[in-house]
Amino acid sequence: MKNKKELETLRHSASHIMAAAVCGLFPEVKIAIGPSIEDGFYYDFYKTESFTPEDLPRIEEKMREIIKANYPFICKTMKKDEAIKEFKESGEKFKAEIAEGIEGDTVNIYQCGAFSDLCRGPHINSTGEVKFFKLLSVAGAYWRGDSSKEKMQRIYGTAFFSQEELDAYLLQIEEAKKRDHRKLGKDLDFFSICDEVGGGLVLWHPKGALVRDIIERYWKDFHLKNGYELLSTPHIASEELYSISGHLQTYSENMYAPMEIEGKPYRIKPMNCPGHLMIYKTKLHSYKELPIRYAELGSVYRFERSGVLHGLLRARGFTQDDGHVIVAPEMLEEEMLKIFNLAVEMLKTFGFSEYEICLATRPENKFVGEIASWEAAQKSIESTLQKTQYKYEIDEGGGAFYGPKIDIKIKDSLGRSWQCSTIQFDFNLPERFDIYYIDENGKRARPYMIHRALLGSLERFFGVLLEHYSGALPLWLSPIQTVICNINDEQTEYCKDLLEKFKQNGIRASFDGRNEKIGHKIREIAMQKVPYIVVAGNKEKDSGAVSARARGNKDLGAMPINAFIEKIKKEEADKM
RNA sequence: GCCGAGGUGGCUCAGUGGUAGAGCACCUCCUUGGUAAGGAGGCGGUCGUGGGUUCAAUUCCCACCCUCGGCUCCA
Repeated sequence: MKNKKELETLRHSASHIMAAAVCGLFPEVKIAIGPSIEDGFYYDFYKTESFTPEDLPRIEEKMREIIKANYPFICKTMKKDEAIKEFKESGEKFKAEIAEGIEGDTVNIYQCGAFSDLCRGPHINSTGEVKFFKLLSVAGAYWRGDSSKEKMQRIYGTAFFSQEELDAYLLQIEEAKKRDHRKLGKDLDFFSICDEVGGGLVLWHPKGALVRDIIERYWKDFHLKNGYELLSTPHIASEELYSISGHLQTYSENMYAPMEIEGKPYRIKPMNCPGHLMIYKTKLHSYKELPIRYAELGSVYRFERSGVLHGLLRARGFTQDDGHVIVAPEMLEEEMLKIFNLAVEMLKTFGFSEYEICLATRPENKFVGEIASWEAAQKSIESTLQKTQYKYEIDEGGGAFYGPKIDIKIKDSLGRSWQCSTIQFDFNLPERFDIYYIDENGKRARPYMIHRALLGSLERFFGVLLEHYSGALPLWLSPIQTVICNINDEQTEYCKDLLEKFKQNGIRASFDGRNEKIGHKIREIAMQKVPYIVVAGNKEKDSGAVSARARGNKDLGAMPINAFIEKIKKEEADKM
């Protein structure tokens, strides 16, 4: 197994080979940049006509020629001025612009065969080392990611050190497509999004709404057990509120237009925090009450540009599992640790045990509060993280303008990571809302405030859950835990009694009494990913038993009714 | 928002300058069958919307809307 650095070098070199192939096939293109990325590489080209997917095999073919020729990668150091002059003369204005931005007097040019490119390197020794690669897709992009600048054509590809790794990756892409939560949502009849309601606005069907309700109940119970108080705040609020919070000034491009009610402008809620702070402000608070922990499954609406909507993962209306903790400065560290542990406990319950944890610190320029307070807060967050067993990275300057934060990304069963939990420190709102508590000396003191979401949003989390489990939700989250099937009409009454018994024991069950062959019913129910199928024919009826079959074709054989009920109840209790 | 690809019955998708087809689903009938599709018949679409070209447009052209893949952004 080669290390990450070597893989990046391989992929980066593959992007050069691709650029060489493209320049060979399309002499009119100008080249821009071609980095390695998490799963492969890309290269941006300037070309008036778009590439089509049909171009990819031609480019791959050309790449194979270059690889076969086994050109060495030769690094030449040039005077920067000369390089810029050369790029300008050959019309490579993007390369010239990149060179101009490089510090120092010299730049490196890497050459392989007839193709040369401004590049920091490093590269592999020769093109022949790239053996296992595939071009994946074409896409539009912009020079420097700015849509007012030139439109580029981006080609994505990937490369590995072995055919096995490449095949595994391509298989994973296929598997990810099959697991797409939008497809699963439709196939399993969980939710839909329709034009008449509008993009990014989710309709929850009975089964999806039931799963959501199971999640919500667990979540509420979990928070009540852990010292939180549940709140509920309105979906619209006077603009005045968002003027106090500052959202009107800093967040208005994500807010929906105002509506006028009795001459006063109102807005749809984009954030829950202002409402929570208004609740805090309705009375005086003693230091003895702190920390005060408020939580709400708060639905918010944010304007997202149409191009970015993506099923449940990026919607316009969504429900945050929001919480705000008001804490005295000296309690901050302890409370941060508590929240972190809650997040991990909850994520584990849902079956996510691998995380990427990130501490995002003060942005370079735009921020509120004193630098000294930021540093103190960051220090306390870091000390919190050090007390946990988890590794974390520091995202320098990645914090919000109002405070540093911890983000927890979860890794799903395909190794993809998703941002869910976030714990954010806030220097801004306590000031803006002028919230305070009365300290030991009877004086007003400014508390700290922490925003936290453990799941992120119910919509996104549900989408991630669906993809993680490929729709086969654990029993405790399955909207239908078992379907009872009869063989023929002789067992209909017996099956109805079973259904009643299951329901009385809190099992989410249904009865498929259709006049269909058992194989047909099994097939349909199995495709709906129901955890258990119970078959009751005359054999079972006569012996007071059920024949059970677990998801994944596992025949459990016949067992007494109560044995089956106990089995389900145990799995439910263990959150399996 | 920008670039690209698409919008055909509830779903998945064929197809065509002469106003449409399959499979699944649905309905009816036959079938009562022991672990991933029993059989027959039937209902169902002004082919995303609005213009244009044409004797004739679902098909060609233009605009718009929406979806998808990206860019950017984000819970």
